[in-house]
Amino acid sequence: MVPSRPSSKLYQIKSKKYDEYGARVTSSFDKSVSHVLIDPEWDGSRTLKYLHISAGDIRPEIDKGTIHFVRDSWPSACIENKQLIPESPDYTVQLYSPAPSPETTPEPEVSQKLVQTVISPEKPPKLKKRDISTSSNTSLSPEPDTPKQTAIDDLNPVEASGANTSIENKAEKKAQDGSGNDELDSVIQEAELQEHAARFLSDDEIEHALQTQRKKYSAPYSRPKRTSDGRVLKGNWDTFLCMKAGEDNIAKPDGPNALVINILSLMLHHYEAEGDQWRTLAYRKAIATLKKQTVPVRTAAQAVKLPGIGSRLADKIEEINKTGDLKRLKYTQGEGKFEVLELLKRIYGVGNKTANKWYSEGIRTLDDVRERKDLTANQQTSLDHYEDFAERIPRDNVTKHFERVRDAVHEIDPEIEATAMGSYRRLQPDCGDIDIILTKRNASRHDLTVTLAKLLDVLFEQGFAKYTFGGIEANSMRWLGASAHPDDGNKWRRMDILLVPWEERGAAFIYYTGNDIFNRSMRLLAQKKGYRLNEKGLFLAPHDRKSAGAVGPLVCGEDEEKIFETLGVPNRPPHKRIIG
DNA sequence: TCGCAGCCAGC
DNA sequence: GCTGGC
DNA sequence: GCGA
Ligand SMILES: O=c1ccn([C@H]2C[C@H](O)[C@@H](COP(=O)(O)OP(=O)(O)OP(=O)(O)O)O2)c(=O)[nH]1
Ligand SMILES: [Mg+2]
Repeated sequence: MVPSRPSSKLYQIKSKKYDEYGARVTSSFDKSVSHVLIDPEWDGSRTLKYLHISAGDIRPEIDKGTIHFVRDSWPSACIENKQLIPESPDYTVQLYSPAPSPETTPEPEVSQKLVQTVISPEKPPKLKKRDISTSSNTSLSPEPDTPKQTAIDDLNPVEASGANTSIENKAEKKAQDGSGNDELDSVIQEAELQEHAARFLSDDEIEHALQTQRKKYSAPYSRPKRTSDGRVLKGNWDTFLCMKAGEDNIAKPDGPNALVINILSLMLHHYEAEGDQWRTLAYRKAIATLKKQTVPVRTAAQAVKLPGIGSRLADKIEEINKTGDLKRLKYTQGEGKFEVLELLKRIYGVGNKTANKWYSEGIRTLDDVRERKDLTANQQTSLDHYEDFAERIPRDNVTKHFERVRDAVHEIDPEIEATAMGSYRRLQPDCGDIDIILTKRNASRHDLTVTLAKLLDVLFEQGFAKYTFGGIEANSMRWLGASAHPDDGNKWRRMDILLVPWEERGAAFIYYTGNDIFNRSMRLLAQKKGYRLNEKGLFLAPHDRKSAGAVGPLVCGEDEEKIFETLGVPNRPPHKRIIG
């Protein structure tokens, strides 16, 4: 397994599973190895370095194809499909880049000669420079260039809800229950245990090597011209999603590109489950672009012109239009897996990792989950009210919840300003949850937290507030919980209350209005222009960049309009900020 | 070749 | 650091 | 996977 991180819980689970299927996970790399299972974030080149493949002795085996380099999702996919999946771009990892792309130069002796033996094209995923690990992070979504919308044309004072999106990273795999053993055995069985980890580089060594290389080979890439305070004045900002007005979304039932969208969505699901966050991101962007089209995109030539669609996706689009299908899809996940994952991920506290892990352990239904004894309190609660939480809330019912909170807080302090945010502010017809901002002129953060604590006391007392998911009541500036309103059938709904210092309300409103994709686009734009945008304000980018906390001087925090203006983004009404 | 939003919480 | 969430 |  590459990388080999025996200390990681995920690693332990995976290797145990492989073991159950008759494979042996080794801690060293030599001729006895039959398969190398590679993390989705790693590419072939990095894998070779990691394995110290310059040791010429195993080269012949690689050449002969007796050692297979595959994605770590391959074993579970084989089991799912109840067959050995042959070399396929979905699972085979290219060790060297094909001619056109030199890749990071391999060691002297391992060079491009082996390239041609590789079958086809899944280009290796990129790795981020600092992060290496076997697993990765959180959730993401698409970004700039491809908007789309959902239209809601009506204007009402307050309301609406929308959709949200989230993406994740990798996943684990393996098999679930019995079936499929023999097949897998037959391939994997020969892998042998070797004893100790001789050949692995430490992360630091790898990183060092990569850096050295980058220095040597990376192109000079011209940094954008900056003013003395670091801002960037020139660039093509029009390609950012947040720049485009939200027109009405045409991709409703089945737009002109429905088939392509559906099939690319399957690819997206595949990569999402596999944990390839950046490909997932790219697919999302491309799909969002396609959804906006009013006419069919038939040829690759047409497609490449669209933002977020490059040559590879363009070819796929053409193939789909010609054949009605995509070869690449043949060996992707088994039927029904995604539905199960979606089911599980609706449980609060269950993300891609956990869902995949459970799936691999045979979990298929909520009842299966209920039998588990390792659920966190949040998971248990959201499971207990699964149906309620899964349902979107009609906006009028959101109004009920909101007014209840607003009125209660006004009993405590009439000067508090309460606003319903999120999809409600975007005027969507239904909402996933109730998002509320509480702010007050001249109030300190402490004042606000005190008020929130009192508010929650009252709401729990009344039986309106039901549960706290997070946001410690103590002095947190946020509360994530559940509420139930009689006019909403007493269904349990998720509620998110944000306390906002008066001076930060402009940035907070932008953040909390969303949608998430709009935010990411706008934050990316800010970054490209030399700023950093977060929920507290627009700042000049910190000189030392990176580091979460560090920010430069505040440019603006309290004025939503000024932030838009500074960034050169049209300040659209909330319902025009629905992207993707 | 490199980044892809930027934070926060719990473990 | 990993995972999950907004 | 895309774009700079
Ligand atoms: O990853 C995220 C998630 C959310 N947000 C912001 C935008 C979003 O509009 C707001 C509220 O989050 P929520 O998850 O409630 O999304 P929503 O837009 O309100 O949609 P939904 O109807 O699903 O609640 O927080 C982000 O910036 N990034
Ligand atoms: Mg919401």
